[in-house]
Amino acid sequence: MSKSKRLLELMMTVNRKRKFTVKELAQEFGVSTRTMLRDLQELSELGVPLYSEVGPHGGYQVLKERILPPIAFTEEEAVAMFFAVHALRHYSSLPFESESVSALEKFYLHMSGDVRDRIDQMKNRVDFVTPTRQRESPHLPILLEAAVRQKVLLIEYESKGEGACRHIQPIGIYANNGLWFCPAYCFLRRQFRVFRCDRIHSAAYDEGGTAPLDLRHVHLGNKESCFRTEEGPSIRLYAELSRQGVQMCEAALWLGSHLHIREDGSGWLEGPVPGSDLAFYARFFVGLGNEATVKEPPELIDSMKRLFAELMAKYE
Amino acid sequence: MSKSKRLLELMMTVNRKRKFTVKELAQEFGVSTRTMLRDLQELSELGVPLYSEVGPHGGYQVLKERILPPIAFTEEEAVAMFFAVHALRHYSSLPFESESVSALEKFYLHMSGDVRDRIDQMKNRVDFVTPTRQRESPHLPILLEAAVRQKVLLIEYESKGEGACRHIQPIGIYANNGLWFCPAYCFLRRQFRVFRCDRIHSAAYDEGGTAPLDLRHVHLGNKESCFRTEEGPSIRLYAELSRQGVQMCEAALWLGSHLHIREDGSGWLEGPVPGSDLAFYARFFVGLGNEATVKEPPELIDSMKRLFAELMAKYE
DNA sequence: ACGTTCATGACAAAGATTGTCACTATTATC
DNA sequence: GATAATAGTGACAATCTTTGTCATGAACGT
Repeated sequence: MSKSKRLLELMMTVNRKRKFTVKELAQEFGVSTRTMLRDLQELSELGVPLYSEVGPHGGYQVLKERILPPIAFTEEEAVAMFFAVHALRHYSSLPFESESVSALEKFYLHMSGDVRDRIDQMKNRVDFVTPTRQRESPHLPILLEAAVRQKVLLIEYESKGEGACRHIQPIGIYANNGLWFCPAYCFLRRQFRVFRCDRIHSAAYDEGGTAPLDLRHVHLGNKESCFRTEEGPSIRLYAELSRQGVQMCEAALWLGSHLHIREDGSGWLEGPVPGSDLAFYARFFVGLGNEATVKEPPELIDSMKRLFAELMAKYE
Repeated sequence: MSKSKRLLELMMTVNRKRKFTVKELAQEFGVSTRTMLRDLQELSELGVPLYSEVGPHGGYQVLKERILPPIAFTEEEAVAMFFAVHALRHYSSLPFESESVSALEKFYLHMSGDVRDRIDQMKNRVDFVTPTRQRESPHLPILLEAAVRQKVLLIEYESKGEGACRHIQPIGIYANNGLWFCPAYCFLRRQFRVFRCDRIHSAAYDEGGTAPLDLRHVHLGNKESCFRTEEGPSIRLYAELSRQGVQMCEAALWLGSHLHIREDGSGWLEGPVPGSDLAFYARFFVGLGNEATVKEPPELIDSMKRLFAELMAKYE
């Protein structure tokens, strides 16, 4: 094998094993230890952050920086990656230690000139917007780690304006619309609940010995099944929508599959909804004003009327 | 310079210049053409997709794939990049030809084992959610290109349920909450307008000769200044909010800086709003129900009362 | 027909690489 | 304190690679 190829393979090998001895690698590559030492030194000069310690149990180590071996990206791919990472700048809090910024700089600097030109041209013309929120979520890393390592946390949570301590076992974290959420098992309520991370005022591993549940199979992709159990009996909903009503409902994501659209742009809402949510739906349909006409269930219409009455009274 | 180093530099050089001749590079690197040929062949064997053509105006070319030279990323950076790109999967339409997916695969495959393990552990525990929309936006690439190249487009736009043709000059595109928007100058209205990309049914470069404006200085970062001109006279708004009202308003981003929060969790909305938007605000406050109490302006209260009356009539 | 360009082969000189050996230094462990 | 494991350095000759030069061919546009 030529030296150049050996060096490239070596680069990947040392990144795979984090720790190794000269002898070990020398045998693996079929060269003498002297040569391997020379190769390692050359790698070091090429920018791989190697660190060595002598003595028994010593050896070589790659420091936390790791070389990403040469990857063939198409221009489109590189550009897409750039903007994906660029979008992270909208988040005031991230579960990764805000190092994504430096990653982007490195990525950008290593791009060839014309890709860089292309990115520059597009920089202010494409964006993945996420609303920037004022409140920060400082505990994302520990929440994430607890989810990965199946640990119980003791958190201080602001709920309805009051603080309270709870034991929770996170199953993950996700960002939505600029806010971070943490679905978790709540040992207080004995239920799965979603917590807003910016309302978590403190978080620490529970030392009290609350036994963690085995939630390895529960993750963001299938958490819905755990939440579904709490729903009450469902009631059939039916409402007519004007064209503008359809557009307004399109923005409301939780309606999901209940929305049906006709050829002419108008549409209707139809489907089962949990009875416990009636108050919520009442408020929603009141907000739609004339663009929606609720036909069923009658309870919902009553609920809406009550709301009108209260509001009328308030503003008279 | 040693051969290994030369090869690495050569890798970057051929990526910078897309097209080059052997002689040219040989001179640049101070070696004979024979050596350069041998180097290029070796590069080819190492995976750089080189392609050559003989004859005058021939020469070497790098195919669209380009090698990203080795970059030193920290583990955190690599993970952050992964999840950033991973988040793009929520978009049913992208201005890049959906190649981001393959980029992610390559990236993932080239990671060293333990980073890959770390990603695997976190894969279902972290997410940047974007609501998936049913309607696609197939014209993103041409909108983006028109923005970059300062071209006028002729589009077919669905507005209030009806289709209509318009000449527009895009200043960029952005995704928000799963939908793509295109702020652009509209030659029909002689104003800057924001278009929803999934309502653009067709888009093509204008052949009619509408002269493009010089909008090079206008981009996503400063477009607000162009839109501001159309606002009507502004009216002072003031509304009291209960604790729950505050939380509901936090979700409404366009309120922005108008929202003020008290120690106890309740709060108030205060600030100038464009008079033309009164109908919109009326509907919004009706939707907040008892959690908000509008104090000013009286026009808004009137507007809300009218809305109540209409709705009462409808459901009686 | 000519010039440009890639492509390949041969070969000897120059240069880089390699293995071996001898030696030093550090440090954990017994 | 001895021992073994480990990195690190220097020297040197054998060997292998790399390099430049030259010759030759093939494709292709002008």
